[in-house]
Amino acid sequence: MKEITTQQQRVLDCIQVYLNKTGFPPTRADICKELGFKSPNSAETHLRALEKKGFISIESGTSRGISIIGSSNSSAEIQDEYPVIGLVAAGSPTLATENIENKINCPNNFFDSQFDYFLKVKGLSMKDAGIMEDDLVAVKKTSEIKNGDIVIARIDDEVTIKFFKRKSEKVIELEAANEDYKNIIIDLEVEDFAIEGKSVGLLRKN
Amino acid sequence: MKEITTQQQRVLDCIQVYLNKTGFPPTRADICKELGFKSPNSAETHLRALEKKGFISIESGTSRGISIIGSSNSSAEIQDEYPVIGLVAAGSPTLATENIENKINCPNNFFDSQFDYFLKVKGLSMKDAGIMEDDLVAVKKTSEIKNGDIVIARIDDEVTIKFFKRKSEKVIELEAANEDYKNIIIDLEVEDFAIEGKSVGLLRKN
DNA sequence: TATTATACTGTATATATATTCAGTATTTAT
DNA sequence: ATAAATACTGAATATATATACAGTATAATA
Repeated sequence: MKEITTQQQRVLDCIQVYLNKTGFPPTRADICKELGFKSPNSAETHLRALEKKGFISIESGTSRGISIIGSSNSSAEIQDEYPVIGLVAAGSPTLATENIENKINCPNNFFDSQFDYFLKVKGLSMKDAGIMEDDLVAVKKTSEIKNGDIVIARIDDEVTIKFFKRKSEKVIELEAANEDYKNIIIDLEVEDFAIEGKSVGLLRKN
Repeated sequence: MKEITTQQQRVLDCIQVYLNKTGFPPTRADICKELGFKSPNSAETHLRALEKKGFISIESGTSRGISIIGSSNSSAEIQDEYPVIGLVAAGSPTLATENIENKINCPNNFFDSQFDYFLKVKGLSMKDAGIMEDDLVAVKKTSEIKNGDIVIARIDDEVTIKFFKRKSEKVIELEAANEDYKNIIIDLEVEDFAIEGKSVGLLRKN
């Protein structure tokens, strides 16, 4: 990126401010009005200079066809809204509206893997894995689980978070990370058991 | 917000996609081309319906004067870039370029308090507080510290993260959250000590 | 010294674009 | 049963907008 002059910086800032204010880029005339130029060609030449230096791109023959290069909203990173799931009502699907405590905006590539919602942790059963009460675990809905993954599982109507360990074809152990809690052995032929997903990250506000 | 029809949703999505792709909103003709309409008035009526229902606003007499209401870039929430600080070189200021491992985009109101950078945690001295190796602690640069706060402190040239406890006017105790680590007693008259900031949140990727 | 980049004014114009009007048809409320 | 909303085509038009052309002036570069 080449160096920018003071006036060109003012024009660039003007575009950004206009975008924030209106949601769409300015015309040459808009820029003139904002910066006090008396000819649209003043804006035009600055825009061409900014384009040549790689700060913006201009779509030819297109009204307001200016886009700032390297600006956050340009393709690469997408901001999404993720629900925070608190206490899950017995019997209801996890993502049912009644279970959504609030919502959090964050980039969709925030964790190493895509995810679907945040689960607000109750209890200290995963304390030794660094998961504390009220922590928000980023949950990816999937059934691709490896031994040692931290899974969100549903046994009968209760949702729990534990380490996953397959003991045999039909037996799974859910391991707590806290000596005060005992592990849970699941016999798939007997119990009503389902994997909701697995943890791909964690968020704590304090 | 009133309910939206399938076609109106398609138009709304089309605007968002066009915005992400180009950086500016589509014209009526652009929408037609994208969704297969043969008359610009098809787009027009959908836009008017979306405006009436409060999903978008349309600047009259303005080319591409469409903005999506409640969209992330509209003032309220600001996306920022935060540096991740890894190993801090002895003697260098924490935020020196050489210490920046990489950068993370996240909303600036992501944690309950504003913050300045992420610190990548080394060691397990705060294990019982749920802070594990390689966790990213959101650090707010401040000297307003209360007892019990998790602080990022610098003793001589070493950066450490501990619980803060003031013992007296001139003595501070830095308390680890792991019985294998011993607490640090600081005599302010003797030691070269500084508070870098405090933890306001935590981020873990796994 | 000549050249290029910067920084403007001022005028003109082809065209990109919003927007209105006239229809047709289907579905949904009252 | 009638009105209102939805979902379109097709054509026409005023104007919003990009963009070229003709100048002037200053500072930086080669």
